[in-house]
Amino acid sequence: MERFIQHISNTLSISDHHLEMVLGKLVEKHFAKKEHLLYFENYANELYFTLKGCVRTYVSDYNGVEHNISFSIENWWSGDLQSFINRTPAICNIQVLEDTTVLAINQANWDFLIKEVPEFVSYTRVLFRNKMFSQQNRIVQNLSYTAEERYNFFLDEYPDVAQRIPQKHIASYLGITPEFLNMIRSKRNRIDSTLYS
Amino acid sequence: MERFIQHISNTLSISDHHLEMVLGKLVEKHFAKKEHLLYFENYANELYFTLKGCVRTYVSDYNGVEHNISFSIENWWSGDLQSFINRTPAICNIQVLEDTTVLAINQANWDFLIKEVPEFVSYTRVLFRNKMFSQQNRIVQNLSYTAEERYNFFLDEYPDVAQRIPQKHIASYLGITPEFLNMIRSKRNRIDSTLYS
DNA sequence: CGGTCTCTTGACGGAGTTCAAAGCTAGTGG
DNA sequence: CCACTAGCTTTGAACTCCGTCAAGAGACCG
Repeated sequence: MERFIQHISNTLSISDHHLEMVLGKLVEKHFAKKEHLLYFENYANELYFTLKGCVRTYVSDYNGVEHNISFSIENWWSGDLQSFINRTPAICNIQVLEDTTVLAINQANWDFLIKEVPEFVSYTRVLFRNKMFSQQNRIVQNLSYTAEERYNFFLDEYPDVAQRIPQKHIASYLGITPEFLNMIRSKRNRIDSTLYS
Repeated sequence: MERFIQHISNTLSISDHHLEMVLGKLVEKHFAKKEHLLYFENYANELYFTLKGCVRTYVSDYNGVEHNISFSIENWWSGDLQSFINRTPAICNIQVLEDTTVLAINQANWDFLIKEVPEFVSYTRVLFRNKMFSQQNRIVQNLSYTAEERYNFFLDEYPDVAQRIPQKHIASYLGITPEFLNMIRSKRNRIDSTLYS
């Protein structure tokens, strides 16, 4: 909880009273490694702020192949926004990759905060905006760069994520197979080691 | 102008007085085919609502290859949001593919409307949200489907765009070369014609 | 008409996939 | 605390999808 207070205070200034209102609507929940927070075609009733642990959001294609859309570690939100906001069946699955603690907010509480707490409106506007920008950047990257370049960008941008999740999930996020990611990595290692010889 | 009134009224209900305020901040502008509305690294001072014509937003990669991010025909907004909102140099180029009429709004007017017209806040929230959703869907599609499938989706989703822009721009949007898109198309045609024989 | 831009076609090359097998690692139960 | 298993990583060969290059054919301007 302390972590979330820190986080929202860093984003914008909020009155103590309003902060209390927000905190009152968040519920701490625990999930064991591999548990699902949401399954495809269910309704997303909650969004989640990660306090400790790691969450992945993914879709399954018509061949049953999973594609990771995003990861959220500490201080990041996750959830199927499209389902949550439009009240439509989820297109995403959401799963925990480690034992994880989140703050959950349900739709009723969300709507309440949007109505009653102007800072919450600003806060979510910033969140959505940043999400939109990062999504556009990802689209551009997918169009402009090779898998190897995208992998390097990923390591630069999310070093703390890259260190704690299995390679196969990174591959899936990048849109390549684990085997090919491995080829990229072993090529990097060969080059790296020649730097020391 | 009539077209924009229609459009915003379809999205939400807005008081006549507030609608007048919005309209008063929009400036009609004309661009000849191939003209640029924005160049990379300039500052995006305006966003554009297309009244008539067709606008493409694209980036150039480090090899000078252009990648189309989006097209906007009648009733769609275009502009480099990231540059416009954060006051940072543009990462996109924006160009007109036909003789085009737009409604332009600059930053001062935008800020004014956000402050003074609550319906405008709601309107832009819906716009951004939908943009976010469509971007996420595009990311998912790029991860999950082959070029051929993506082309079929594009034809289904944007038939009116597909009909009026050059093939090479569609190829660029899909992340493939014009040559390969042509291969897909000629394969379709071969199959289509066998249906009649 | 002449020139530029776009579309088409084909041969070749490279990036990334598939499949299969083996080696690792980590969790689990006894 | 060890043994076992399941899942992850590594490797390699064959293959596919898609890119590159080059050259010709239309199509759209002035």
